[in-house]
Amino acid sequence: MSKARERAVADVFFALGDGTRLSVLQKLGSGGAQSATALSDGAKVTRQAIVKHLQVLEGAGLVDHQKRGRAVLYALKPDRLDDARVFLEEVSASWDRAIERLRRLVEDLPSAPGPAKRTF
Amino acid sequence: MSKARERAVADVFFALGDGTRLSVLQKLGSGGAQSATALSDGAKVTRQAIVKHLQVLEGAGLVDHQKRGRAVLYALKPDRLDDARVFLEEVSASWDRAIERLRRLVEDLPSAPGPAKRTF
DNA sequence: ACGATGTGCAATCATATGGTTGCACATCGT
DNA sequence: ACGATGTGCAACCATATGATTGCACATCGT
Repeated sequence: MSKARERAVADVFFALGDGTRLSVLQKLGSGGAQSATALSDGAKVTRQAIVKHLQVLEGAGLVDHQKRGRAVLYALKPDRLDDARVFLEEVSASWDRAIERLRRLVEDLPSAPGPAKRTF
Repeated sequence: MSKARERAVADVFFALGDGTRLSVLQKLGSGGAQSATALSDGAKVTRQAIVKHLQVLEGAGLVDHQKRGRAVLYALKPDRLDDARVFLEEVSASWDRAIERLRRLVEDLPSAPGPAKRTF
């Protein structure tokens, strides 16, 4: 995997790794495009905090914005999320293979020659 | 989704949102269970830094450890990763639906009654 | 024109994060 | 027993992160 892509994926995961940002994303998913003020309505934090989170999300490519008069509407942008999803699926499959390899390594040597060095 | 589960998922994403931790996970996936010292071998950071990252990963449930003599071996633990993968798949599907709803909303009203308020 | 509403920007703050170093402790091989 | 190797712990540091507040600026409705 290219370094750039790895960085992009890490950015997406970083953006997802915060409870406030997760709930912002859920609001955007269920309520459609909304302004920072609207998003901060039920939230426990300030509008400014929400704005900062939206900037993080936008930096990760999960969201984009558009001016609409005096309001700024933020909307979901699924591309990068798909990237992250695919990444997780690949890693998951890779882990399954790794763990299967290990399982076989252990089971195929039930009475191996001596107390040999375990290749953990 | 329960608050606790949401928190757990956020923890997993947080753990994945760091380049060093991602490469640690990749080493564990391709090289099998390894000690912190082994993992810090080609790395740009200290063993102690790797240890801290391993603790984060273990806190998120992505890894577990096991003492083996004087060594401590860390290994992948796929359960929580699967949770995160499923979460992403659900969110992704949810976004697709939301965006499809929006698309229809726009296209089904090509010459709607007057310059009605756009429900962005 | 004017007040209400929505943003943007900057300063500030507490805490978390990522990283290092130094040293004590445990365990292995010989 | 003894040196080599692998861990664990604690202190410490610079920077990032999450959040707040105050105020200026833009835009809407009437």
